[in-house]
Amino acid sequence: MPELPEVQTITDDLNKVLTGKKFLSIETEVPDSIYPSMDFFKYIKGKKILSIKRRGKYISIFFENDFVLTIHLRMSGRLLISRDSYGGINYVRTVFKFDGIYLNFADMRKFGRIWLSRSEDYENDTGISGLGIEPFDEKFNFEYFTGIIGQKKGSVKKNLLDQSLIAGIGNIYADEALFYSGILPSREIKSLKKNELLSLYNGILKSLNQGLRNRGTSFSDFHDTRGKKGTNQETLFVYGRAGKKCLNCESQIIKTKVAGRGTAFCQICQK
DNA sequence: AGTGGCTCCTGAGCGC
DNA sequence: TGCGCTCAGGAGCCAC
Repeated sequence: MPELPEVQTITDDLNKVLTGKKFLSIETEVPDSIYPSMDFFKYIKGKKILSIKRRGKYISIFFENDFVLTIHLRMSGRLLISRDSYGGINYVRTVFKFDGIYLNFADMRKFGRIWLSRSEDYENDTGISGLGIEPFDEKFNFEYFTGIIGQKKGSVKKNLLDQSLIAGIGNIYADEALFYSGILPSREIKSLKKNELLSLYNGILKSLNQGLRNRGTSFSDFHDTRGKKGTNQETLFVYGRAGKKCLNCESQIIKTKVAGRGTAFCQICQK
């Protein structure tokens, strides 16, 4: 599932191929996934793309006339570039046609969402305005981290997944960050000592950085804009490794549910 | 205000 | 071989 490293990888790719392109048309088989409506896209017809940015797990495409096209891939969304329509891609739900290039939104589960807004509205329209800090924002130091998370209720995992606290962490990187920091996902956040909070802070950045370096984690769903898989799945310690041996201590990786999400951890390495 | 649970959706994997 | 069940899950929504 696309989280910060996957969405950043896609955003970087899109910047290279789409910047300066003119929007021509849109086609979709899931009009309900498009806000406010397909009709709204007449406002960007013939308009050029200035830039593309990621915020949390959202991708926003900025047009020259102050319109913003925002896409959230949710669970199974992919954005694939092709030179001709459809290009043999499975589960294409929406196609954006630009001059000389197609942007295909493939999405098996149809959870993905697309918004077109005026620039003054797009953060509220999409939910971006409710996002917490970016993990790679320079303000996100250890003090900031303890300030937003230290007094929260509930499990550590639940709070890591809360997009209104820190934006961009999903199930994979939460589980990996918790392994790196040696903390059980179900631990009450208030029970964490200062040194554990520091380990967690470092674990978050370490897992996300590793994902970025490897161009994302690909199990079945994630591919970059050329359809190529990331390689981060080869570096994971717990996510997707239930029943296998811990790479650190060789005990069996446990799978449970925490905060309603499938959660993998090592009962020896994580306390 | 905060929280837990449900919902959207489809395919993979499994047991029988 | 094939059917039916369960699971996967980001985020919005609702009831409490």
